[in-house]
Amino acid sequence: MLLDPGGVECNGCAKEHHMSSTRPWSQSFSATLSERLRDISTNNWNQLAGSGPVPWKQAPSLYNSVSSSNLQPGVASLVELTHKLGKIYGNERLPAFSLGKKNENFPGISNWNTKLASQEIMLVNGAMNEDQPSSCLNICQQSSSVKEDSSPQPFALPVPYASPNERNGQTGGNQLQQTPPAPLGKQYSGTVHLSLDTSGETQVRNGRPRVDARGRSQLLPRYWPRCTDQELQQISIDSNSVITPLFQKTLSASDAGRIGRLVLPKKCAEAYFPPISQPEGLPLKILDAKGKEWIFQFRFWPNNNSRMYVLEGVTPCIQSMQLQAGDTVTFSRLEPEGKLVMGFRKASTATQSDQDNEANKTGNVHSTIGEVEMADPSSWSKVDKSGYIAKEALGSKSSISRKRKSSILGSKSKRLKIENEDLIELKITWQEAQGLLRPPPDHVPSIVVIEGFEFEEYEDAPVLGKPTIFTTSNEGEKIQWAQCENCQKWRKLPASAILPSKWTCSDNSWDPERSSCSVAQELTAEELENLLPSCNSVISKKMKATKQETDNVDAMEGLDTLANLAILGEDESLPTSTQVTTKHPRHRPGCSCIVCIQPPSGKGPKHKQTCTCTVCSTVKRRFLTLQQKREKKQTEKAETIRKKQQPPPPGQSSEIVIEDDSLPCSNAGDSSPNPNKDGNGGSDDDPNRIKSSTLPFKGQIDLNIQPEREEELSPQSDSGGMKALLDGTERHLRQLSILNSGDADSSGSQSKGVGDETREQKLSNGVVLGNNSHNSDRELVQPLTMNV
DNA sequence: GCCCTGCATGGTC
DNA sequence: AGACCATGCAGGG
Repeated sequence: MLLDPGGVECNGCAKEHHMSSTRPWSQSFSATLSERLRDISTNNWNQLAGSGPVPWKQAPSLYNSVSSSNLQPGVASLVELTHKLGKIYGNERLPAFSLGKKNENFPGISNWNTKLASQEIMLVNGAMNEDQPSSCLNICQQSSSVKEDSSPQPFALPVPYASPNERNGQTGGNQLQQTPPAPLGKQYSGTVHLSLDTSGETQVRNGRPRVDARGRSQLLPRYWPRCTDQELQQISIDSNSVITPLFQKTLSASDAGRIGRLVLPKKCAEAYFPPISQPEGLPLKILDAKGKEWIFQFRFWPNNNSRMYVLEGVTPCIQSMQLQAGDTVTFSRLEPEGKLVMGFRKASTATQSDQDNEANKTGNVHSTIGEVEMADPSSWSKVDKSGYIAKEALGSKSSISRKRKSSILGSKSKRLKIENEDLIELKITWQEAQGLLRPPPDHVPSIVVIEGFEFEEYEDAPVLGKPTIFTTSNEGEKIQWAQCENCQKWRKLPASAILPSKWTCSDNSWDPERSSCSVAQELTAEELENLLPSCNSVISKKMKATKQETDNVDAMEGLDTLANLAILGEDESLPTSTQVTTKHPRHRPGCSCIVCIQPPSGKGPKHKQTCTCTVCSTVKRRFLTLQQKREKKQTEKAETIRKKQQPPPPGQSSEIVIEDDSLPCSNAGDSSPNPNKDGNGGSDDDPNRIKSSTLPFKGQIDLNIQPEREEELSPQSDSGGMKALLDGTERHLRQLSILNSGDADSSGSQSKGVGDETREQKLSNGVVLGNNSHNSDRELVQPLTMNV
């Protein structure tokens, strides 16, 4: 056992020290601070730093015990300590906000601040800074001098210490007031780890400070915890604790592989995990909600004059959670217990809301509660090679066995996986997404010509509008109906009206008499009932008339991203202009999307009815799927609209999930669509089995997608999805442009020409291939209602 | 020959 | 250009 003050202690002695020390840290810190300091500064240091199993996460309780009654401000050693702290302040990170500010915001945690002369000092982590080759302390302090450091510090958000009422409203990262990267703010709001050695210099490892000030404030967005999982919230509620999302990590192939090493983001590891100075690191004890206790070895490798942090021995845990590459593990912390909560999200069809719902139904959770504390060496020694130990520690909670639906992502698709993760947060058809999109105000599209086709381009992101219903009055006037978000009454509006996503009667500037929720609805219940089916029937008729089905399923992946991004764009923390572009994606050489592999219309060999090429078989299979789903949808839509038309409540926009059974795209996220369900008897592995005779109709298909997307997430597929996304955006904007011109049926516009041309790529097998998704423009004039 | 460990490499941001 | 990190791979058991 390497000792911070230097030298080594034999393993047996170290264990003995630990075993003989029955006092929890909170109790040990019941000794006066002076005593503790003496302990720390003298020969007992090894017990603090060298014995290993120090529950560093119990820092709050340690501090409480110190601050409540045991501080002896007059102790000389303590004064010296504070002076040293003052010296090193210039080198180390300062607490992000002042004591005064903290108290103002969090009166309930005033005991976290203990004035000590001019500074507040808090001992944490049991002085477990292994980094220090000489006597050193991990000291968390709040200093009045810190007030100078009042610059905006995103990490200063005191999320974990919000009041219970505030916490109750937390359903996601944003509700947690986590303007990313807020999670780290927890670290600063409560504690600041200072390394203090006898020279007063900050500890340097691998040639540089262990944690530089900027590093903590620049956690990459990919590691921002997207939300506090519902199950974690449940844990929080159950334990009367505050859940503090720390960071998340999308599992790479290596992470999820058999090697059992989970690479930790450096900044996250250094910010939230115990400091380690030796590559061997520390064993961390972890408990999960099912009662299992896990121990991982938290360690690092020197790497390029830096460090690479890993958790070793994670394979059993990963397997237990049935996690695979592309899934996400989230690290949160329960306060004040200091327990680490390790939740997870599946990357595939099981969206967060899905899991939330399921968790709510069953009361079960898919989380791991981790006590980030040094594992007992004695128990650690009993751990098997993998570093795994399982004990029933929390009482058994059965967990839901959710079969993973997604495939393992390619090893090179790390960043794409992250985007895929974003994709699954919203299930919506592209038609529905189109119905919600609005062009940015006061934006005139520019016309570009791509491969002979003209496209309108918008530089800025579209915005989400409210789903409405378009009808024609008896006088032939085009009107639209919008439902108030508050009173659910339907109001008649001009067809040209573009509504925000959250629209209420008070926003009804077109009809002042009905600009209040108290005013009766213009429509009778019967009329309304007729209105809704009529909307559907209009669409149905159009579709029948043209016999052109649009493949919702395939474009969904991209468009749900669009919608998702647009929704996220409403979040102040995510500027929309940088999230979404309506630029038409130029297909690049080497692109393998279905458009690029398909010869342009009129060129190349024609496909025969019996053609079983990838394109044709995919087209056929999707049409079958779509047809079935559309039939189902149409029969349910009227009722569904009435029941579920309410827009999502504020603050939950990022977790919108459309019920699968109400959408024609419910299989889109299923990595293994049932071929039998499609009625074609084929399989995804061999789509060529599909016989052309099983395709009884012509249709219009968005080919600007990646057919493999359904079966396997891949970089190419993602690319295809994004193409569909962007194409869909553009199409809708163009459509809206027509709408705004006041003549949706105009045939003289450029857009119309584009649509006519692009939708007429016909295969000889009878399938009309709508290039670049520029089809069904007319249908899109009627935004579809989104069921939320 | 397999597995584990630790380091190196190279892609990405 | 530098940092980060996913992953390859050499060497040892």
